[in-house]
Amino acid sequence: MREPTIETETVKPQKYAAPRGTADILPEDWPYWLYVRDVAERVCARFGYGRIETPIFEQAGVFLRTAGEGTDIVEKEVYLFEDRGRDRLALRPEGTANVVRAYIEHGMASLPQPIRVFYIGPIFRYDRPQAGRYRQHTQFGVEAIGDGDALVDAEVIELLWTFVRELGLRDYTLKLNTIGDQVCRPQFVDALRAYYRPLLPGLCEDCRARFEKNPLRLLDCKEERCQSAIAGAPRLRDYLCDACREHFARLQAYLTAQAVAYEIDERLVRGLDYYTRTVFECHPLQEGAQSSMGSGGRYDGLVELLGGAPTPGIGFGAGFERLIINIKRQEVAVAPAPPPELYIAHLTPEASMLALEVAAAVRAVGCGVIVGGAGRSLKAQLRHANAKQARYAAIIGAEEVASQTVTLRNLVDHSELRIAADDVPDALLASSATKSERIDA
RNA sequence: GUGGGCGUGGCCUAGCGGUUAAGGCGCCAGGUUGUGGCCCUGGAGAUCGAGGGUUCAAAUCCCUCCGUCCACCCCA
Repeated sequence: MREPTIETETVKPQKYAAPRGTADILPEDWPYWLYVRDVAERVCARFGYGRIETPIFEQAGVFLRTAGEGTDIVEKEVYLFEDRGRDRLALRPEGTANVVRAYIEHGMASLPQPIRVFYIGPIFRYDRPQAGRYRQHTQFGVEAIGDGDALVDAEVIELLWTFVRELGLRDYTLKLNTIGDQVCRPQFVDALRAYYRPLLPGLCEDCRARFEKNPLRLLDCKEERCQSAIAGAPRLRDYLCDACREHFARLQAYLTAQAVAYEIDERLVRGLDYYTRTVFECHPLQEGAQSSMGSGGRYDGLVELLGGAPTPGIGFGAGFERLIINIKRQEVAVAPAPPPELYIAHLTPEASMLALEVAAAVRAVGCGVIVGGAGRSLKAQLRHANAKQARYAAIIGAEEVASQTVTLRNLVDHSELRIAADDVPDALLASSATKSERIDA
């Protein structure tokens, strides 16, 4: 459809919708978002991770040169654009490369290592949307940069494990694998390709593509006709160098000691080229696509790729939308938005004036107030107050204005009293104090 | 990027070739003069996703596009 010109616009205005694969987060959704955010922040604080936020767009090279030539993300999913100054920019398609860029830019290598940070923000990928997959999604991610010991792997994985548990989710699993490093993985990939090359004609189309682009994924094919090839394929664990083997063994020992119930999945592979050694993924046991709630891995070559000194790193990303899908599915109790303390119904223009004064005074002491709509009947305003679950309604009509008072109605027990307009804030505070005392007792 | 299902007022749904597209929720207004949650009455609100075609006649059939959902792919 064509952009409406000024003439046609008056005839037939264009109807707009949120772009494909994006969503509005409405007031009723916010309790879930705040809940996930709060748990993430709380858990990160307990693990000593500080918040970092980077721009949602970067010089395109930050992502294009790091994720890997043949990856889907680089080949077809990045939102690329040129700004008015002719800079090539990319909306961030993942959350790690940009943090590493910041690590280098701000000289964090000279701080005590590792640097422990987390972020919460939007990620953009031009992909075909479906349930649990969006073109803009929100990711909570964690990065520990500057220490390559398996102890840090264990820490990051334990953080993810703790996070998911504290969200109140159950029936999920943590899969773990190692994919070797720059030394041993290329040797394995060579062996894998040598084994697969003669078998290619008998394999599915996807596998023939994987052979070129992402050979590790050959081992994860579900096609019936590819299974025999998988069964006879060389195994990565037979190719691991001693360093990788030992790293993985120590990680498992740490995780076991921390009672993280991982399971090893030799077919677990990541979509970005920069991952080394440890990779992991957390997803619910319930069947279904797009189920991964959080996943990550070690990226010991990434800092160097972005121009820094050789520096190890590890992190994960977890998708808010998918977590919330599971929170809703499992009916995890999430605190609703707090209702307003007071609703002010006002019946005359003079009453409206007094309503505004009372509202300001009550808000000043920290209570929530909704002021009713001008010209609405008292009945309509009280109906609204009830719908909003306000604890009190203040009624202001001609009588109240004349005496500078307010009729304060308790909407829970229906009691009503007339008090001076100036006393409304104190009355509300007193009532919420008695309420919390009752709860304590 | 591939294959398939679906698309009716803000939301959920009925209607599946033929007079003014029906119902529920929600919204608005009333049920006597300033009082909520239940109930009752009334009202507003839909060019039946968009465009094209078939037909005397289309929300109902066909095509294209868009959106959405499911599987694959990929991933958070």
